[in-house]
Amino acid sequence: MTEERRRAVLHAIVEGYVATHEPVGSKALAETRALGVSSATIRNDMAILEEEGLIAQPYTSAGRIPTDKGYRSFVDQLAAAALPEAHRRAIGTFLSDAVDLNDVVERSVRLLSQLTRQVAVVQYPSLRESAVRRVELVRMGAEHALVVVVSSDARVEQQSVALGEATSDEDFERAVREVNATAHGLGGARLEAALTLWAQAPDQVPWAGAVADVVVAATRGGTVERVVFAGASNLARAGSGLEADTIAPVLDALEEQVVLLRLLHEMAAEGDDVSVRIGAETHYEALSRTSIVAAAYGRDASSLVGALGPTRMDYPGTMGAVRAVARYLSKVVEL
Amino acid sequence: MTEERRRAVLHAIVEGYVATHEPVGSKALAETRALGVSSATIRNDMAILEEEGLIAQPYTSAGRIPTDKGYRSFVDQLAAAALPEAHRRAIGTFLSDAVDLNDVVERSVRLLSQLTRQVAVVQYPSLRESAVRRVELVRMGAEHALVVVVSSDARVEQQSVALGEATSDEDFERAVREVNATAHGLGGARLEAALTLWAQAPDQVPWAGAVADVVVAATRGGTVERVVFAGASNLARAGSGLEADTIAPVLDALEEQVVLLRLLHEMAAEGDDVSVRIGAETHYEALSRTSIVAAAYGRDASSLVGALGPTRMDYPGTMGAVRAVARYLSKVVEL
DNA sequence: GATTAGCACTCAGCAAGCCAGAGTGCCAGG
DNA sequence: CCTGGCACTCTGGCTTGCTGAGTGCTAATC
Repeated sequence: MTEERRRAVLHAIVEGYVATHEPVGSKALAETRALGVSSATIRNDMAILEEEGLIAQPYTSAGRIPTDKGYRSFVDQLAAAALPEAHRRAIGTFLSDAVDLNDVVERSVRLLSQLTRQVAVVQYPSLRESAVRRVELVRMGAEHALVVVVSSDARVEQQSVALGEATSDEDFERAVREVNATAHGLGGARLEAALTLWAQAPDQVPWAGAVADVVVAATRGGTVERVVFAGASNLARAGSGLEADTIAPVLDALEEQVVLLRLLHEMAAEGDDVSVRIGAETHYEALSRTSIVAAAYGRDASSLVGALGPTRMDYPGTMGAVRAVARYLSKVVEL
Repeated sequence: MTEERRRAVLHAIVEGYVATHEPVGSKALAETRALGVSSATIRNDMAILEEEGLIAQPYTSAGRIPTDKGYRSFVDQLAAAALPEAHRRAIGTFLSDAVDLNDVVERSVRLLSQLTRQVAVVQYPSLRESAVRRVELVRMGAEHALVVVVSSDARVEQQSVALGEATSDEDFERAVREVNATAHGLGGARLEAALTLWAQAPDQVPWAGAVADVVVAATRGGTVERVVFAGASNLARAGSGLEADTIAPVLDALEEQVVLLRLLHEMAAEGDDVSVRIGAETHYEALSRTSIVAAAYGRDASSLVGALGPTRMDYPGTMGAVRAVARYLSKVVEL
């Protein structure tokens, strides 16, 4: 079964390189790994693996390191790694006493970054369409008001609207009463219809339409387009294998969100349990030296958690941790 | 005025080192700077400056670089630098169409990081004690409820409380009605007294005390202990002058908040217009290679904006930008 | 046909040695 | 108090030579 041994060699190279961050040679492999063959045989295998583009030499007569394609092959063949019991417990205790959605997300991202020793990212969970519970309008200065919408699934959204011309206190109070009477308990198309009607009523305040828009938007479902991250220092920590000038673009991508969001969308579309992008597979220059491991969670598995680190990362461990956190998040978020 | 020239020499050394990131020698100084004296004289001055601990040689017979103390002396003698007109305009346009408090803070921190090319930090503004406008309770699962408090100054706070034993829908609705009736329009000590009374009423739901606490906390004034940052990639960008292993601890400090908050508190206490901590003056190991420039803003100047970067930073420029953003923020937040 | 042993070859990394240039400290004279 | 001059020091860059790890190939062996 020479084919099978070649896989084993690739496997060993990946693990060796991940562990030491140094090119691994045939001799060392023959000695430390119980492959049962001599270094010469391994050299032959290596030559073939190199032809297939799975490994490469950083320079002539150095050991081999895996290419992106090599990692890919390794990952595809990977059986899920069991999560250490200690980690499993940590997830439970760490997340169980979260106080609201923000808190859950915040804790998750911290936890995941600690478990994986990578940068963790969590996309805000998607939201069910909900009904209006209460609308508050609060004056801010002469020309603006803040619209606060509390919806039935305990979300709170706020946004300011311009009042345009001066509005009397009576009109203002009347608008608050009316919009609550109109919207209370409604959601979706019926809410929209009712509010449109209300806004068009004769003698209505001129900013009623703007308020209606905010209320409708606040109860709409869908994914909030936002990710939070934690553990950025893991990128810079010694032995991350990333040079100082590679990490700046990565930090930019994390802060800018948009690149990251697009990538997460793509990965979500793949629909695997845990999905992995390796190096250039991310299709973003800034991330071409990093890999990202992500798993979906929540209603319809529509949001993502992930870990991002150097291509030379511990894939089995990271995938295990990401999967576990995703599962836990699903439980918490779906109730 | 030999004393005065020595100041000028220090000044020149700081500027030279900031610009080139290389030790600056007496000859180069005599040639490029119009100091009107020869390099030998400058050498004598340098010897004295070195004795005073203001400059140092990285190794024998290299040029000099400023010490923390040298930067300090430089900064203390600094006249405020005028802010480029383009920047001034940018602040106006960039911040003017912010939509709510979060948005203001978010935009400010981005803007400041761009202006200074450093990591910008903004502490959330302090809040006036406010009155209750509306309290909402939303059931979440069987055992928890979310308390949402909208206060008169348009703040919205939310927190979940445990219900303990099962509560009937009637009791729940009654509690909502009562708490609103009790708390509406009240703030401070009177609010606290009223709610305490309400929570202790006979036949009251067991979680009334918890709700009361949340409501009181939500309207209390004071500074929200939270900072946001942006521009972390500036730390890693080429030429920042920070090594890869110095930046990891800095990123940690930024994410952990607590170190940063303590430092900002200390700086706020100094009460200067713009306050600067240089290198070891931060008293934190993690930040010993960085400086932080901060200015207070908002009511009672109780919150801070700042920029954090390598000790070798452009102090005049950074101080100008920080001051300008702080002023603008004050305007926006105080209305 | 697959595996192994042996051998010649390549090349990074390190140490040593050398040189040039920048910078210094000090001294004597203006 | 300033300046010119001089001897001295040290880094950084360059070359050179060596060692050891690792390779590819071929011929012999299972």
